[in-house]
Amino acid sequence: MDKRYDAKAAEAKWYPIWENNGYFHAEPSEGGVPYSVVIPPPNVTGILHMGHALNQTIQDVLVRWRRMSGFNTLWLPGTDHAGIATQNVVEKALKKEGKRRQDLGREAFVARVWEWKKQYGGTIVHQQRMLGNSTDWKRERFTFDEGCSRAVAKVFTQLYNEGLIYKGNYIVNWCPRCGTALANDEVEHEPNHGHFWYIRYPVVGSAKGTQGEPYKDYVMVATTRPETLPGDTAVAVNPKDERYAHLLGKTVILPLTGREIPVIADDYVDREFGTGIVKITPAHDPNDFLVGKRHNLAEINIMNDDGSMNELAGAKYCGMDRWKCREAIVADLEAGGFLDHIEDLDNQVGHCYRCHEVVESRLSKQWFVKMKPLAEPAIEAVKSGEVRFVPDRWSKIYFNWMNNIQDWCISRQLWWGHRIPAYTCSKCGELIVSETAPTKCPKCGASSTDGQTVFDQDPDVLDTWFSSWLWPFSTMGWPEKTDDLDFYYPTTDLVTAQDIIFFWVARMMMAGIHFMKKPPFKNIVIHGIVRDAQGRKMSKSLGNSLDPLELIDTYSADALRFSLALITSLDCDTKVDKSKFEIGRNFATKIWNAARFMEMNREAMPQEGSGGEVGRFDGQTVFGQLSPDEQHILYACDLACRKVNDLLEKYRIQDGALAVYDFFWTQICDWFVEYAKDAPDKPRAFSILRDVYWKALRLLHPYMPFVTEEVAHQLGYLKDGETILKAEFPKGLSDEEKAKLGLTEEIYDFVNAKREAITALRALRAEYKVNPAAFVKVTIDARDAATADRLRAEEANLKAFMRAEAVEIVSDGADRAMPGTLTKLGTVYLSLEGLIDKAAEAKRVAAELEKTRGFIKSIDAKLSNENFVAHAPAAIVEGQKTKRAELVENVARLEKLAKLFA
RNA sequence: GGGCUAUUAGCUCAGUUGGUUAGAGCGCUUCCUUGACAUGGAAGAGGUCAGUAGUUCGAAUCUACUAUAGCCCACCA
Repeated sequence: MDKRYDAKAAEAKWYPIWENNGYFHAEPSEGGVPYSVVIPPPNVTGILHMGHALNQTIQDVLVRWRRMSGFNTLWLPGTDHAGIATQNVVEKALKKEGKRRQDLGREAFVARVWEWKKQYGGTIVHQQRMLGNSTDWKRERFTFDEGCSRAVAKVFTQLYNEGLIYKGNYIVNWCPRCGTALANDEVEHEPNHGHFWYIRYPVVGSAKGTQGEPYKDYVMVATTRPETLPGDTAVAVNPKDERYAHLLGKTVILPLTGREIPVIADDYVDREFGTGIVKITPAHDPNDFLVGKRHNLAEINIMNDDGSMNELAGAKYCGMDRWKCREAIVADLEAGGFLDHIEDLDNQVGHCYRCHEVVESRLSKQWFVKMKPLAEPAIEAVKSGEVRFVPDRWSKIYFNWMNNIQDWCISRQLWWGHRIPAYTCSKCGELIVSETAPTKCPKCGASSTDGQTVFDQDPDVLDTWFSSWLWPFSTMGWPEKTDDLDFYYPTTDLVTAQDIIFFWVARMMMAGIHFMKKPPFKNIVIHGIVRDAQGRKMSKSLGNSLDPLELIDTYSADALRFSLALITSLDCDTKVDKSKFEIGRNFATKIWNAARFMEMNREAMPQEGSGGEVGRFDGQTVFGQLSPDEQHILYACDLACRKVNDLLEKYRIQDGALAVYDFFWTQICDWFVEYAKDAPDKPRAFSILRDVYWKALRLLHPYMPFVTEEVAHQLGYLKDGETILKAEFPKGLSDEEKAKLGLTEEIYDFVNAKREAITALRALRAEYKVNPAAFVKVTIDARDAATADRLRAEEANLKAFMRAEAVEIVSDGADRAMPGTLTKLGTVYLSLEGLIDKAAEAKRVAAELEKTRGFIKSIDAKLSNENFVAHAPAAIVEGQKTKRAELVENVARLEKLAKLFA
């Protein structure tokens, strides 16, 4: 084996082998227990970021673990066509050529986007391979591919026929830059330092004023959006507001237009806010729209698609950009004497989640999905426990949103996306919703084939999420009946970040239940967002993003995955900075070096046919009674296997990583490898080392797939053509196996206590500045003769670990004029032959005495408390008593020592 | 305005049904280049668990309030 682990070479080598040999491929026909996951499809325009890296590391850990555990495991990959995002990307490219999409025309533009997708759309799926994702690439899907498109058309048609899709003239959020409607949750509200303009609306019938004041009586209206003034069709006051009661029924003059508009009363108006008088612009404000509906007001849409003003805004403003128009209107109001004053105001302004343009509320004709009927069973599924959120607290947020759900605006004025399957008969005007283009009008009977009529398809496309919400079943072949759907639906786990619970998770729940009659997954695993070291969201504009590909280049994919797993917690966001990834890289190095150690000691391995009875390790049979250290490592290995399985079962990816890390590094490398170097029976020790190392490799594989595969082959655990991916994930040993090997908690504790003695001796060496290379004389005063005998059997081991020329083991409890440290196994003395710093030692002993006495005091307080004895469980009380006895014994020893050093 | 979450060592976080005098990694200090590994080894310092009041025999853990931070939802014109 090379001195250094070449991660790049290993990662480049293994991925294609895995993929090309179909190790990731899942087949329903192979039967067994299904475990399935669909990937949250990244945008086809996307490039891999830390969020993907975290999300997919979690999924791959779960998937590889399940696969190795014998489940028929499917992880289904794919990408999202990402309507607005993709269209924007291609439009930008066109702009560089000096063209707009309109110059190409719809068909050519869409063709161009497909062309773009073909050329660049594979970027992210190649980057996902760099991460090591074990996704079944043979099933890769795209939300806009033929099958998904068929599912979309079918779903739209069905919902329409069920009366759950309707078309209407409503206020929607409109992005002037993208030129499309947005759903409510696609609008991001951000704080804004703006102004509040106070405008006087003259009351009709009041007397003329002096110069510059055409009217004496005004109503004072405060607005943040003066440019919408030409669209006003009323001013409103609260019906209970006595200040303005006299105005009801009157009309006021809309400044700059001269139009008369009524003063109306509506509960919506807050008496306390502003002046208590609101201008009502039904076509440009969602609340005003509702007020307008209640009062039968006209709706005057004064804006064009691109955010410029139209002719209804008045000849002067027509064609002006909305911001220019704001300036112009404010100037004109001032010139006309209508502007009273301006105040600063902090409010919230909506921005497009895609391009960040300020969103306009605007009246337009759009398609909507009625959500309430779909939401109810989706709420029930989580309430009943059929579907579970991990961590559970997200269910509260889910309920909160689902209970207040609003209809979903699904039409988008884009060209890239699923065209709405709605057609209008040019002859009779009938609206026909149909999965495929109609040829005959169901109303007037006119046929398109003989030219009697033409069926015009709705120009709009559907919201991207309208295809994503079908992802768990459209990707498995729905609406066809398929084996995949039969076997893998519903999926087992859905793993995603918190930010798309509403966009995606909630809607998948609704679609799954409505169309498949079963929720699309059993567990919804929600993880946090990756943030920078200061806790800020990673973003391009802040320049604080870490590039996973760069990290893979520097530290390796295994390092990236392991470090992310180790530092991430499902309960909160993950803060990362570059240095964190050293953990994973260092760990890979450690694994490699431990492997090299075994490789270099190949001759120490038991030879074929050496035969034996006690235990079987990796097919090699060994002789003889296992030593305590050997039993300890086997016991620790068993604990680790159980722990990792248990933790992964609970989605505690981080704790699982820590458990493997600790077992590998502390138990195997720090202790057992050192033991093996001087083991009494080297073939047996190495045989055991080989066994636990192989188990550790498999425990680690879900986290670090590449280095584990590479090492497994280097060490000959696997032959060519085999893969660790399909190796069995270690479970715990059976009670029978444990009994046969003599693996007991007692022996485990004994070795831990022995290690404590070794550590204590090392501490003494460090404290007294003994040359690390020097061999010392050690005396251990065990508590009793039996323990002394036991320790004597460990003499060689103690000598090696303590770097001692002699280890004397006694149980006489005699005072020794040497520095000593108390451990569970008694007192460890280091012979310094006169070099003792009595004062320092006395101080140390005094400190320990004080600590121990304090401990005893706190236990006494408990034991003398009648309530404690009466209420606490017996085991706890007994434990306290045992502990106390030990402490008392220690105090006696310490007091003796203190006398010696006095 | 409503909801959720967090506050434990210098930093990032564990601490899952309340029960030894609170743990890990990184960082820091001291020592060590002995053939697996300096991307390493050994030892060590460092915390009155945000605050207050309660419940309890017993609280980092449960309750209330307070402070601070963050997130989500919501139409304050």
